[in-house]
Amino acid sequence: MMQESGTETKSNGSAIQNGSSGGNHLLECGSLREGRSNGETPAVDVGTADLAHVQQQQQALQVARQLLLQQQQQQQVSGLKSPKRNDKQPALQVPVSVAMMTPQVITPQQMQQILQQQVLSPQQLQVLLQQQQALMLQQQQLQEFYKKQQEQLQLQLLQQHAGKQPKEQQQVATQQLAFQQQLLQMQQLQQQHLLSLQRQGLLTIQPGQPALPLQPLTQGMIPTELQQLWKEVTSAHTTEETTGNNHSSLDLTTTCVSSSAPSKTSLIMNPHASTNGQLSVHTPKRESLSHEEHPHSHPLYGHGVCKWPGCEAVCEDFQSFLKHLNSEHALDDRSTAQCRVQMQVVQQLELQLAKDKERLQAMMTHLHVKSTEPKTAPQPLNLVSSVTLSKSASEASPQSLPHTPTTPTAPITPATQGPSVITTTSMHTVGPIRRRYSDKYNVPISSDIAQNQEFYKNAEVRPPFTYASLIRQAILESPEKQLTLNEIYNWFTRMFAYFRRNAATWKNAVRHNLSLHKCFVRVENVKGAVWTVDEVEFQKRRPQKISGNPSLIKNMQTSHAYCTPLNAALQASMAENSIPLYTTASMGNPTLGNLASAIREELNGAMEHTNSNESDSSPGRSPLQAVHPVHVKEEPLDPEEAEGPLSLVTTANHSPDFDHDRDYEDEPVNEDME
DNA sequence: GGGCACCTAAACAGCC
DNA sequence: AGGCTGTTTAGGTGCC
Repeated sequence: MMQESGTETKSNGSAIQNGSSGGNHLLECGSLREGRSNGETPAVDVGTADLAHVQQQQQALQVARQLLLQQQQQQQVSGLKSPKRNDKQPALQVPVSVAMMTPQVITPQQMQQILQQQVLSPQQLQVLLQQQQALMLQQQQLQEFYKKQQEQLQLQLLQQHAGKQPKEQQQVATQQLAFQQQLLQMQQLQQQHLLSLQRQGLLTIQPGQPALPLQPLTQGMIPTELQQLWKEVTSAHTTEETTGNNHSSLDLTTTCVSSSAPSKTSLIMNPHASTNGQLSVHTPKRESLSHEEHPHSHPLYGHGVCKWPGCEAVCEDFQSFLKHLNSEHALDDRSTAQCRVQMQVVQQLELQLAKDKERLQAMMTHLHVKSTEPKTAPQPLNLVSSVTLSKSASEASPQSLPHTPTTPTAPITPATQGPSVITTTSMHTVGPIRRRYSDKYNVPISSDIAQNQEFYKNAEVRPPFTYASLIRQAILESPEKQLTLNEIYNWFTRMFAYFRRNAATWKNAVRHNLSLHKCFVRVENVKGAVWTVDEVEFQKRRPQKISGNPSLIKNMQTSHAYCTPLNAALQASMAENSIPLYTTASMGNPTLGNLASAIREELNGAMEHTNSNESDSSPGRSPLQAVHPVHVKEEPLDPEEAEGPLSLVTTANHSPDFDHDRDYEDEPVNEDME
């Protein structure tokens, strides 16, 4: 230990303390109101389109949750199940969608083979991308067109309210019906497009499930608000409707495949769907129970038809279905690709739901509805099954819905073990949570942080890493691999909303860790004293604990070696396309674009990684180490940083969120780290 | 039950 | 004097 005993000048007086840095805006509420733009208008003036809008949002959210559940169930039976993890957490039957990305039943050799024989060539993916872009363009046009039409109709309706011309109202109603039929046709066109994608095995839509809007789910609404609005609107319109001049008979069964015009399309008004804001939360649970109750019930089998995406083969009975499943959907390249796409779909849905949950929470917080907020939004989410939830998390809220699979206020964590089970109840937990994940499990903290960056920034969730790991991460993220104490503080507050509170506690802990661990070296610098990381020392404390469980090691080797590049690629793809993961309330359909892009990146990344395996021993990338995580003594490489996630983090540093926070203002970005 | 890692709290010292 | 930084100790918890 080469601690200089001398003290140093204060490093950075301009550093921003305690989360007041520019990037620390909490949940962006700017788009909050877009889902209910007419909320301030008197109830009487709420048009039927608005009513439909509200209704549709509620229903869409509900349906999305159902779809999510079903898709997760599909994933579970798609050969990606991890029996080891499941038996580790038998009590938590939450479908682990993201964790399912771990192809643990696939041996590395198989995976390599599959990836090399990938059915989706880059050219095909390019075509797919182009198709998606065309689709998005089409949706934009559709939305604009529909908006114009709707404005005209609203205008006419207003005039009619003034003029009271029943005949004209009927005419308008007819006009609206005609228009909606027109819209329906356009939507069917889009549906055909989606179907064609599905047939190619590139996009999966639940058969028998109405084509669902992937996007409009995101315009979060408070259930009580919906309920209130529903009451107001219904009370205001019932009398009007009974009179006969009912231009609001919007019972077109427009299932709204289009995500571009979600807010205006009408749908069957379902009072049941809106009378209880919690209904949609309960629904998936009920469905999952129904599957358990029926022995021959299978998520991939229904109505005598195989529900494998894009299959729809008729199976007379369950046995023949099983035969069909084993023969036609065995582990091969196509099935694997379809599974992967399905994962992406589920992931996107989860992200959207996460966004909605976040928004809801922000709204509740803003409105000081603290009583219900922890129950509704922060649900314990089990994304990674190898980690147990803390007792406080699983028992904290008896009224909550602990088995709801769609509890997205949690980081999206890749298939790797460990670090991302964040029980959202821990957001409000002050006491210690004993499960911390240092890098001993070879969990890439940088990857997790990068992938859940927005989540950690916005949600007061304690990051599941030790202080030492976080400090090290902060230092390694810096351009010069060194930070002052104050800069470390700033990194904590910048990256994690959790560390914007109780500063005295965690700052003390940071200092304590810096002093305690030999891996942190204090160096006198021009800026004063800075802290650096002694990787050799850090590695010394890593291999413990893991050595005792060979099966776990093997699992981690497999999953980590193959999934990390996938997730890294996905993340890179998102960043590359400047598509914020959580920005979904906007128009268009970034989901599909993201999806295709993610698939491309994922495949490329996976193949690249597979090909570079065993040969790449450069300091920057060392997948080999991920495969042999136990023996790290010989090489001072950090397996965590050596496999790409670091570059992701570096990339993330160029995001706007980072640019305005000038912890490293003295130096431009230093391209040469060492 | 012991060892270890980790967390929290606190006391203390030196410097500005 | 008060805040910041850095060190050290103590007690507690959870895991192996």
